[in-house]
Amino acid sequence: MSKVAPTLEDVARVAGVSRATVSRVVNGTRNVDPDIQETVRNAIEQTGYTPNRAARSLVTRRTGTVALVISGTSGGSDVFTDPFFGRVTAGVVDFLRGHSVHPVLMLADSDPARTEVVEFLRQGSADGALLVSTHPDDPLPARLVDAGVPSVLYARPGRPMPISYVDMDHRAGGRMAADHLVASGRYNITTISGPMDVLASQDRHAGFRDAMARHGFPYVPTAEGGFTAESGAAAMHQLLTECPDLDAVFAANDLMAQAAVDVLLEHGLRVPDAVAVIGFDDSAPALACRPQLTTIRQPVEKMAAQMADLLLADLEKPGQRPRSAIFEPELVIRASA
Amino acid sequence: MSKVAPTLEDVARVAGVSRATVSRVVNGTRNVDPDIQETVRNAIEQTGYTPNRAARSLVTRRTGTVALVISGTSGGSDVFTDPFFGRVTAGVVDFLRGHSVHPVLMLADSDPARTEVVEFLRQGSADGALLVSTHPDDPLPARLVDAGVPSVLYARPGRPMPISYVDMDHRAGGRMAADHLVASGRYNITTISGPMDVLASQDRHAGFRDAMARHGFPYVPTAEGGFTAESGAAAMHQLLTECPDLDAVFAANDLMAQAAVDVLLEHGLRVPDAVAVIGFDDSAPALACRPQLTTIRQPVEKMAAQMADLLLADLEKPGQRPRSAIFEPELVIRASA
DNA sequence: CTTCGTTTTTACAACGTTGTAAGTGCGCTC
DNA sequence: GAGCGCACTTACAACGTTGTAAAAACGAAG
Repeated sequence: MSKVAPTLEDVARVAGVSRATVSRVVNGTRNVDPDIQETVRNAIEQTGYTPNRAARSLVTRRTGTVALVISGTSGGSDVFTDPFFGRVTAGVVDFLRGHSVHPVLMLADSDPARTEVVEFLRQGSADGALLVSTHPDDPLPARLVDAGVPSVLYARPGRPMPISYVDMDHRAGGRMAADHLVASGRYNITTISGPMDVLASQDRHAGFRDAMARHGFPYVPTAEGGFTAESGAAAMHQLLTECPDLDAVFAANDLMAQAAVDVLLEHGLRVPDAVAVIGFDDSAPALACRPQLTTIRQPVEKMAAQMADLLLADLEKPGQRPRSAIFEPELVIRASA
Repeated sequence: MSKVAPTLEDVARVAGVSRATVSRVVNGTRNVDPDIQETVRNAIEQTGYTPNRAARSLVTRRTGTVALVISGTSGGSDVFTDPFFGRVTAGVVDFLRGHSVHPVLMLADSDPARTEVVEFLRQGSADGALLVSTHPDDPLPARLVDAGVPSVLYARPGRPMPISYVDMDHRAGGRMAADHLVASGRYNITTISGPMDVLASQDRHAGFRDAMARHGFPYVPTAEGGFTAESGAAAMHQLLTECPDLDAVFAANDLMAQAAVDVLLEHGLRVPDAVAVIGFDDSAPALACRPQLTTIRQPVEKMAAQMADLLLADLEKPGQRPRSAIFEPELVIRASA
């Protein structure tokens, strides 16, 4: 049972000055006599005063809070076991904490949930939105733009719209994988793609296939996965059936790559001796996997931080033109390829 | 550039009624003439009105937000790659979303950060706190209690204090592991404990050792780990040196168990043929590991949901006595033991 | 046709802050 | 010593909502 929170009024009474003076001391301290400042500070100390956030927000129209929205995922709440989202969260939290801004976590995996997100922001419960939207036909980005909510996307929007975003050159990543496999002398190269209704998957795949074609491999056996371990295992089985003499696999993320390795080993195929495997992302599973995965690094934490940075910049001076930041992937060579 | 948000006043003008009436329609709709209700609803629709959260909070003293605080971790922000925290987050988010309450994510890994958390809550930026505090000497729980902030802990507090919490019977979990290993005929049983300054680690270890003693094994070779893969690998190496003929390892979490398996395999020791390995938690790595881990399941998501439930109950009717909920572990038998 | 209850609506005072305009004191100039 | 800036402080009106007390509308009863 806490004592009622002290207010500016209370502090002012104790210090023997007016509310406005106390307010000026609490915020930017301009034009306040040093002696009085001292007195007021003591009074604040003594009363244990803390400014009330709601009252402050009401007049400043700022909350010091942004929404971190995971949108367009089908799967519900097991998103948080996916290392990707953990990394996004880490990057965002890490950046924001230096700016005394706090993220509110929201899942927008259904239409009512999306409406709730829009409402939340229109109510002014948060100053802006950081949106991790995987599916190009996700209506949320457009709805946020329409509502005039300052927002930044992770990954470019499905259709062009005036909104800032960070992204990576996924095609370049796919290309790197192809180059590396070809350079290491593989001939029967296959790939496990991500879900084809995700832009990043399309890009990784396109980059990979283009580079393969340039290397003289016009056709690449492909199985579509869903970015999960199970789907990766299933895809690997499928590839082994269709193409028993394969000697390399490029998987569109590490989770699937790891599952692929397991399936290969079960079939008595040694990695990388018999089959080279290359993953994507360079997240925890890449290191946990035996052999450790050669993979294409996506600097997720940096990108997430940049996303937060763009949003804060927009909040700082509103109405700027949308900005984008594209990051480069990096080939990380370990044991699997 | 969004048009200025419409206010109650605007809606009232359009509907030709007073603010208060509109307010009553928006909230609990008692004592409003159905015809007028209809008119007001249309006006709301037409103006695109959304209640302002700050103004509402100011008078109701509720924000519809709770803080989800990860406290006492040394490691900074790679917490989010630990499957445990992902599962906590998933459980919390999943429960809260059904109650239109949103979690604000906060890291309290330093003293200033802890102060910021307390300030945040005292400011009324959130209605209460969900605290995942691992170290028993973490000052945050006591500070929150002192500040009169409604809070619920994941894991019992280091020292008794009037605060609600959820926890698991970690001793029972340790016991189960011991029983299983002994029952399957192992003789040279060893263990990789969690960090000993964490209560859960102490309990798991104590339960394990007690049960071992009861089975006639008074001494169990032990190496202390830090719940990370690296520390697990190091601990496994240490055990192998001290005790080369070991035939079983109980690791205090799955991450370390997985690393232990890898080290064993590198040493040419087959799992479970030569050495049985049993983990703890039943999180993603347990399934990703080859062989899949036999482990002690901790129902993290359920516990996290319960934690949120307790907090919401306390917010609903404040001033109730603290409550606790203790969950039972479960032995999950897979391939590793 | 008045009077009384009931139901519905309205006006108004909070809630705790910020920002602005008006005030107070004080030292300076002429 | 009156007038004038300057530095600082104060009183007051927002901000958009909720809740309460007072007022209005409307039947029903006397």
